[in-house]
Amino acid sequence: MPPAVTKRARRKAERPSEILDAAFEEFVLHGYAATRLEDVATRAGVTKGTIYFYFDTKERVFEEMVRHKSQSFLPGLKDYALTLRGSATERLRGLIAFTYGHIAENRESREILRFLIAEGGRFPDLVDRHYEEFVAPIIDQFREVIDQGVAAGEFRNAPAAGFTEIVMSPAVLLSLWSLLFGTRKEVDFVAFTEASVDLLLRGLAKD
Amino acid sequence: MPPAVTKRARRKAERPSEILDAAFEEFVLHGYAATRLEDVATRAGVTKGTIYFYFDTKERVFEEMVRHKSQSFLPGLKDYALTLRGSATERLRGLIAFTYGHIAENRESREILRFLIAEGGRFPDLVDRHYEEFVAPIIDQFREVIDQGVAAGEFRNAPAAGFTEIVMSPAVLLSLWSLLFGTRKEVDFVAFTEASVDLLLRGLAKD
Amino acid sequence: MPPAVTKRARRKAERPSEILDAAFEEFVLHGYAATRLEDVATRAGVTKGTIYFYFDTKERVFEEMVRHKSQSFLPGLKDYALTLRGSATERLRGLIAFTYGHIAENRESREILRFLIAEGGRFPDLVDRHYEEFVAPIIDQFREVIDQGVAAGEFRNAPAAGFTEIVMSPAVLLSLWSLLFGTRKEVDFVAFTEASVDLLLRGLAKD
Amino acid sequence: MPPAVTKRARRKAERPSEILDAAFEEFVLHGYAATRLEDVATRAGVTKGTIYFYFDTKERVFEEMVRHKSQSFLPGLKDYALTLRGSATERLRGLIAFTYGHIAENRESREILRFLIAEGGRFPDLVDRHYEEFVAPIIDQFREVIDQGVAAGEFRNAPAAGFTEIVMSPAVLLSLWSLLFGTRKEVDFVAFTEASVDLLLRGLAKD
DNA sequence: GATGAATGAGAATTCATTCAT
DNA sequence: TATGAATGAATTCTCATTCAT
Repeated sequence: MPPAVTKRARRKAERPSEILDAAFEEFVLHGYAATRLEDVATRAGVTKGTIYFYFDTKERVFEEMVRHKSQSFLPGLKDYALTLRGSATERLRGLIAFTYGHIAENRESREILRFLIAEGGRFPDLVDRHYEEFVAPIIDQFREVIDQGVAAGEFRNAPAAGFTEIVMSPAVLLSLWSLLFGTRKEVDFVAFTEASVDLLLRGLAKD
Repeated sequence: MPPAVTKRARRKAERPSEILDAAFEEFVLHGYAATRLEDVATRAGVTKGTIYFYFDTKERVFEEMVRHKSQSFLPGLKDYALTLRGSATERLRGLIAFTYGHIAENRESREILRFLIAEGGRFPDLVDRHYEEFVAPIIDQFREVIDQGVAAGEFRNAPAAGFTEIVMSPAVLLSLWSLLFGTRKEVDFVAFTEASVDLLLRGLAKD
Repeated sequence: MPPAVTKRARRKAERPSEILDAAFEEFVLHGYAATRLEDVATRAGVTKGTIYFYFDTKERVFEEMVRHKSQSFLPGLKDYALTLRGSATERLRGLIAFTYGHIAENRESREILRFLIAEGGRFPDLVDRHYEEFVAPIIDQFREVIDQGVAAGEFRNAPAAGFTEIVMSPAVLLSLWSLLFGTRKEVDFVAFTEASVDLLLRGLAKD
Repeated sequence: MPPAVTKRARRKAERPSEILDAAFEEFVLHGYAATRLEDVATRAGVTKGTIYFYFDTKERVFEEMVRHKSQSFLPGLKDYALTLRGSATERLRGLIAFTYGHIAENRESREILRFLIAEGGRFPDLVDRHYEEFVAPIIDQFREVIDQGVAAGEFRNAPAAGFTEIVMSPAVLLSLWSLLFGTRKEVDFVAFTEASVDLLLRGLAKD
């Protein structure tokens, strides 16, 4: 018989992630340097000492938090990509819709971007790891579809095919826009995405 | 005889801008919170007290620094726009080349963007002012050319014409790329710009 | 077995009052503004940080210190008043002796007066609270005895009966004298009190 | 012909006293330590440097200010005393009325008292000088009249005759009251003085 | 495991004082 | 005489980190 997982034990197992969730909120609110671990602890419902039981330093808390919050996108993308059917154009359109939705509208994703930009100088490893685990796979996914489209004669062999990042740039812009202006300057996300897709597909199209 | 500008007076007049230049470098190096005004002072060749003679608080130093460093682009853009000749396509190409060069390659411009992303929550007025004085005029400049191209029948009336920001998004991506990876992942700026221009102009072109 | 009060716990419970005692001495020595919390800490045998663990600001330390040091007189007065016997004259004499002894000779009481005079502008609430908790009850105590004396026909209904504060004024003068001249100009406290009592009682006496 | 005193020269001669007047107001407002010489300068319509031209240090400014503001009472008292006529009782009553009016109601006199209490520890010479020049002469004036009253058989040889300060104590109390409570607890000055005089004269009277 | 009292290095800010002009 | 830019010592307050319980 497996040992009963008591509530206490369960909570214990969840502590680190509760702390990281709380840390995320506080770091979002105040930035890395201005965040007090004391506030993180309070928000997580523990005390300062407990944080130090799980994490060595404030830097470590920050790093782990970024990792913790970065893990949600990738699996979803891969699964989604497998469901794509139809022409390269249709598949690219699907990919864009999915990715834009995540990059531009997902709050956590957006704030992680802010952290990386703001504190990247202090945490270069974090940035590089993020690139490997998050950015590169997305780019690869796009590149694959585009290459297939070129091979299939749907897309012209545009120079942009060698800079797949360009395809993601409107989403990044949207994300930045949101980081900068919050709710002060709202953008019509759907219309913006539509316009971007239209421009990109026309730009890639043969003829 | 013109009144002799004494060495002391000359230095005095330059002090604030010397301090702001030093502040820029320190803020780039360490970020807002981790920058010590003492280091700014040392870099500027003065003492802490002198900074406080010219600026009330560290926040003020930061704000003034951002303003100080933001003033270089606009006049150049307007002047350049006046020299543009040829078709809307040619003019748009020129505008993109000029703007991308500034946004993506100019170090100060790029670091200002980092400051706004990182500290925008603390300085929303700064962000909004930056939008008014810096972002909006650029967008307007692009919109004007695109509208003319549409009116002249060179460009189709793409939905992207209503979201001129999209045209700038590859430049913003480049800028961010540089902020994130510094010299660790270099991008061929010229080729990237070429690819973007190609994609955009094809995307906008009639037919 | 009673729960052992550990050394640590005991010390912890006493910390705030140890800090306030130390603060009192330092504030007496240098005044509010010129007192360094660092010195208070050293005197209390702790470090700066500890003070801030218990008190938010220097102002708070000052306020709490005044409260802490103001609490000793009142209970004694009430108890003492209950032991008074004899004619109103005798009881008034007893009250005066007791009160003068406290106001004029008690060092803490005297220095609190100095603090209130010196820093009252910055801490009006402190002054008002002191009045309610300290001054008013004393005045009431005197008023009661005087009124009884008037009712009993021992005292004439002098206008001073309506300004009981007058009865305390020699004690306040003594207190001030001590604050101003310290040991440089000693006053014979007993003789002074005797003279005051003599003057007051003669002034109040019927006929 | 005497040299015309130009406005500039006249102003120059008045500078130190203008500075001391301004210093008085600032010291009243903030206390010694919290007063900024910069604010004194602004109030006096000069700059910081000018203050240092006339006074060596902030301490000197404070000391000179106290002297400057202490000089107004004495001559008036002596002149007034010379006009007193009638019985010792009448003369004492007159003296009390005059002195109380000054001590208790004169703002400058009252604030000087506050300065001496608050900063006496730092400026003992100032306190002693104030005693010699201000307090002692007043006491002497009272003692003279009281002694004359005793000699003339109007007053009994009360022990209080040896502590003339007692006679001034109600005035000091009033002054302190005002320092502590400002306008928050007003006292009927005339009635209070009447009650004090009544009590004192009855206390001193023969029979 | 968890707590929270205690530490102490560190940073922003203030302001009396100086001195070149 | 007067100015005001510049200095730098001093002080409050913060907070990551430690560790006895």
